[in-house]
Amino acid sequence: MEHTLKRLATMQRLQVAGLELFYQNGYHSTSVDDILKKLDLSKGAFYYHFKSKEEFFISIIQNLIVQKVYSALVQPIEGKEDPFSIIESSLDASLETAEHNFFDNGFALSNFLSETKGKDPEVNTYLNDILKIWEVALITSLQKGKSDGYVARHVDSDGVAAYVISAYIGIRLQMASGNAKNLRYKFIQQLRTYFRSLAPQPIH
Amino acid sequence: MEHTLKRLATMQRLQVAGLELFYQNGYHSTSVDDILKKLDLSKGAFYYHFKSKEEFFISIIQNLIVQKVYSALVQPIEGKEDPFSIIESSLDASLETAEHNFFDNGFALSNFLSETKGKDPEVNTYLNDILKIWEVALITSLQKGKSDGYVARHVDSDGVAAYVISAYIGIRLQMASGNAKNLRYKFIQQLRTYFRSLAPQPIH
DNA sequence: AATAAGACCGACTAAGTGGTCTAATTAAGA
DNA sequence: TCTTAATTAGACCACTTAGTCGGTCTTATT
Repeated sequence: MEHTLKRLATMQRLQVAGLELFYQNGYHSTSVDDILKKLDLSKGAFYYHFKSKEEFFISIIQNLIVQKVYSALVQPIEGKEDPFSIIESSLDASLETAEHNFFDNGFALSNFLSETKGKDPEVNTYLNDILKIWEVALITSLQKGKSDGYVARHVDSDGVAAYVISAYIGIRLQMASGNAKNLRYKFIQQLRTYFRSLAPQPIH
Repeated sequence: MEHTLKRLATMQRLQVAGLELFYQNGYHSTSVDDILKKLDLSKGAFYYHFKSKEEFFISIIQNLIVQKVYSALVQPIEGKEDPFSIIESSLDASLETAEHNFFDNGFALSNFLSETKGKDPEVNTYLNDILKIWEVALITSLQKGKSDGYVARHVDSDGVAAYVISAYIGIRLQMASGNAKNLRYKFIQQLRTYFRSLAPQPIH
């Protein structure tokens, strides 16, 4: 019982440290030893809890990344009305933590996606699943918004979702290379313009 | 004289093969030996022409990637009128080659940007410079569009450029993970909607 | 044909890599 | 306290990596 607790604690420490290093230096450029050195642990400890580096990475994706994306991008929009303003504020909040917390891991997702593209198809699948979850939440929200009169009927919800996701991935990637604050401001401004054009137009 | 020609030919072969493999498998996951095996060349040849793997990569960026971005995304919009339609068609054309030519290398840029983010800051700088070139071209085109009556006066050209770049980076990154055709269609549709809202509104 | 420089070969090194294994340590239950 | 199992240490293995270096081949010049 207590054993189990200790086990989980150690696993968690490894995962958190692993995510941080993977995010900073990339999955392939981070060695298992790098992670262990950071925590003053040994090879034995690592391979006692995880059976390979890849399985370890997948466990990080499923435990930490899923949760971060869900709590930052999915949950805030679920069931809410007025999709455009709620999506906008969830993205803005997410970008804000990214802006201030340099190693925030908030959207390590896009980095990992590009890194595991050709190689590691299994890992890539898990990452894409997370994107899918977000996409579905966006589409659902937009569809509901049509019934509630917040979104124009002619709007292609799938298209809007794909576009929002693309733009967000792109901005996060650019923010990683500096001048985050400025980019965030521009991004939100343009997103707002774009959304405004998708709202039902007043009759005139 | 003839020597120089042979030298350049070999260097070019190495760079082309290198870009293809780097793009497919990532920079860090591609070994110099992988590239050499593909061309039936030896270590000696490689290090005779390039003094390190990193310098080799930079030469690829400056010779091949710059040129591709320039010819696909910068040149088509330079000096033209009607920025929105010309930008749209340049992006669509670029996505089309990406869609049909699986290893098109067209925008390896975004992959490399994310891979060299934390590590390889020097390489990252060169990549960002290319983005800057594109950004400037977009902004210039939009500004000119205002004078010519294609773009509404109140539009923030910087913001639009940043947003377009973000969306394009994001879509390219997603296209790398499959169903490219569908994504391309959605992307262009939404881009058009967005652009429409930035055009001068007819008086009514 | 002789020479010299340009271009290339490939064995080798040193520093990692993921992963295994045995032994030591720690903690739990009797 | 003694035993047993959970956990960690760290030496070790086979393999890969970027980069070196003395030697060989090719080509142009004389």
